[in-house]
Amino acid sequence: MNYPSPPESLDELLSRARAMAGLSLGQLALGLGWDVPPDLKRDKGWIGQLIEQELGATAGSRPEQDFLHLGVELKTIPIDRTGKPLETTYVCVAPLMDTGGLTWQQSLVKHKLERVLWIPVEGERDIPLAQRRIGSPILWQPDEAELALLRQDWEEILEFIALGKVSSLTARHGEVLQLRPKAANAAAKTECILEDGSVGLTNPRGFYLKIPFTHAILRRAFAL
DNA sequence: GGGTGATCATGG
DNA sequence: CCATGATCACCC
Repeated sequence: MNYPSPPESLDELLSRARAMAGLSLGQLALGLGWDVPPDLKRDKGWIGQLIEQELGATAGSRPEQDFLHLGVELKTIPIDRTGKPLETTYVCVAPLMDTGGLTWQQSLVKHKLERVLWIPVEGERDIPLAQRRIGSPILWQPDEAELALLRQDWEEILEFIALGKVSSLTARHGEVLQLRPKAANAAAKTECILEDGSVGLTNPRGFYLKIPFTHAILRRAFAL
């Protein structure tokens, strides 16, 4: 019942993921010997870490795919009763300095999203955490149209950053990909390019996938 | 501080 | 009502 070691193949990873479908978070936590927190207010990453553990992802905070040897990134995604995502999906941090030679092809966004194993989890707050159920996994690779949308947004956002306009970027920019603060708090600062080309300080930012985009991925997978 | 896992909570 | 901007915990 316990899977501490990394899966050796994509098939093994998918088998483990399928075996979780239908289970509650409480059942999964029990099997792993984890305590269930009262809510997620102080444990926002708990579900993601629980599922990482169950699937044998290498615990770590490296800017890499979760299953590097399989070329797979793992994402849990909270959904409502209709299957719609309740939150945007964090992808990775955004470069705010030395953006000169960066291309979409070599970007961290493209690398992370090349192949994603989505694990939907019931996320409505009126369902006690332990009772929330895990859904069927979806192994997704962006199709040509999705890649084009991602690339267009990424390039537009990087252009703003390179021109020193990061402070004028809001989460409203981008069709499918948005840039938002990603830090411990608003006091966190990192270097960025200013409009005159000099170096300034701003809140660290991350790339996030907008809800309609991830919703479409789930709908396609379940043919809803 | 920079990265991972994300959700919280309130203003528009 | 819900997406944006802010925040939480942990690792190194």
